[in-house]
Amino acid sequence: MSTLKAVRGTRDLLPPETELWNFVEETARRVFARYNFGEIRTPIFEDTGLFARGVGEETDIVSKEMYTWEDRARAQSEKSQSLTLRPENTAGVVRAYIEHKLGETGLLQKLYYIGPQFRRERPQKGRYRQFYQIGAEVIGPPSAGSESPLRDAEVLEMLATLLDELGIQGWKLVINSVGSSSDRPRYIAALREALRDKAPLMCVDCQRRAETNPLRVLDCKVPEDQPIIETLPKIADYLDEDSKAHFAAVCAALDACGVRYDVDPRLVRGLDYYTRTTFEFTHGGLGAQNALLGGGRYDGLSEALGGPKAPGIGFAMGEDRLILTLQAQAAQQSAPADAYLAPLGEAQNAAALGLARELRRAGLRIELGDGGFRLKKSFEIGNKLARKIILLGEDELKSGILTVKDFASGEQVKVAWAELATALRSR
RNA sequence: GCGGCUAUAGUUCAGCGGCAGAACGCCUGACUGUGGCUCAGGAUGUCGUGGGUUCGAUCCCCACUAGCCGCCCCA
Repeated sequence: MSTLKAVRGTRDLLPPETELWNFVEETARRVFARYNFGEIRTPIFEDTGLFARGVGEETDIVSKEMYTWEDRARAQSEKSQSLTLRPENTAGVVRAYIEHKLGETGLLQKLYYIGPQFRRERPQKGRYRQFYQIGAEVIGPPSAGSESPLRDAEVLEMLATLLDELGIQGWKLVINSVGSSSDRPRYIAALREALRDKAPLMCVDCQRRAETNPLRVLDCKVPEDQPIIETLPKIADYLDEDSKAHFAAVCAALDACGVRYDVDPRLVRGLDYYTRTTFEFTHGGLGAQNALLGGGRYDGLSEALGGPKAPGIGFAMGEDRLILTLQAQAAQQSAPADAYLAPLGEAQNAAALGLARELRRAGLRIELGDGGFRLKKSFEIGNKLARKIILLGEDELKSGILTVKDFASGEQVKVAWAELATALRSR
């Protein structure tokens, strides 16, 4: 087979679907702007070390899902460098924060990004190797208030607004606290301890998780395991006073602004850098891939990357899945053009292009036909693509009076050339 | 990375070890300056790729590739 195809896990986005993508991205930009976020665009590839240190060496993302290659040295003096297509964008944003010394502004940095990310996973519906994320980060020095639970609540409230404005119905917000960077290891140790006795009674996956990633045991969906999971230590009991107060304040702020949520003590996130608040917005109807977006606080990430203390909170939204959800909710239809301009006879083609130019410059969406088409064909195509059809034949060209027919009503009128744009605008 | 299901026309899908099918869509005409409705006619194609079994394979077998579902993991 010699025909070329998009490589596995990648795909082309075509009209009219791309209209939906633009709608989602425009809506996100509009909402983010109201919260005074600015856009950041980081490179699509970075030094491999950034992800190893930022995301976590032992995570699946880093250990087996990255597109990594050795960028060859081109000169004796140049060293080769391991590069990686970004599997997520938070590490890149924090790298940029450090590199440009944004902390020195003393202000909170509120940055959003929209763009492709890459993970070498088994493709599935809503899960691709090149996928798109919309995300944002609030990060800054502690003096700027970056640790405040108000920031957590504000981000969550913004997301609730965004999903509403996107028209997503029936989303759910689940939140939890995984504690500070010292709480977490203490809790994991306690969990391992408890699992030494309990794990053998559980499903095979849990027996494995107990060894490799004990937090994931909490996520197990096997019904028989649920009673056992209930008996395991709860993260809430291992939070220090600061973390407890922080989480309570986040909840209180959400209550105050009327954003509904569920606390799920079993919500744990996979990436190493998360501390304290973690959250997920889910939606039914996505099958096992039910998370629309997820995120959390990462108070130690900047320092882990060699930067200054810069606590932050952020999220990443899976745009592919969001689009799926929107498509399931409403059949999309592409907006028709304002008019289909049909030259009658090839002799009228040149004049038609001139007229189309005028109308387009007046802001109208015009589909230009071809004088080589039979009139019947022009009508058929016009009816598919536009609200109205404009006939430009020999007579019209001579008289300057054009024929315009409305497809919906069937009404046909004569319109002077100069008044055409106005006539088309009023429907 | 693992397991399962699937792959036939532009699309959605039937089908059968012996000439490749339907619906929708598309093209042509009835209707040389009027669409939708109707009618008549037409073309749809490497039956995913490669190999094997067979007189003969789109069909059976194997491998590969891709999609989907689940797992792992995660947005």
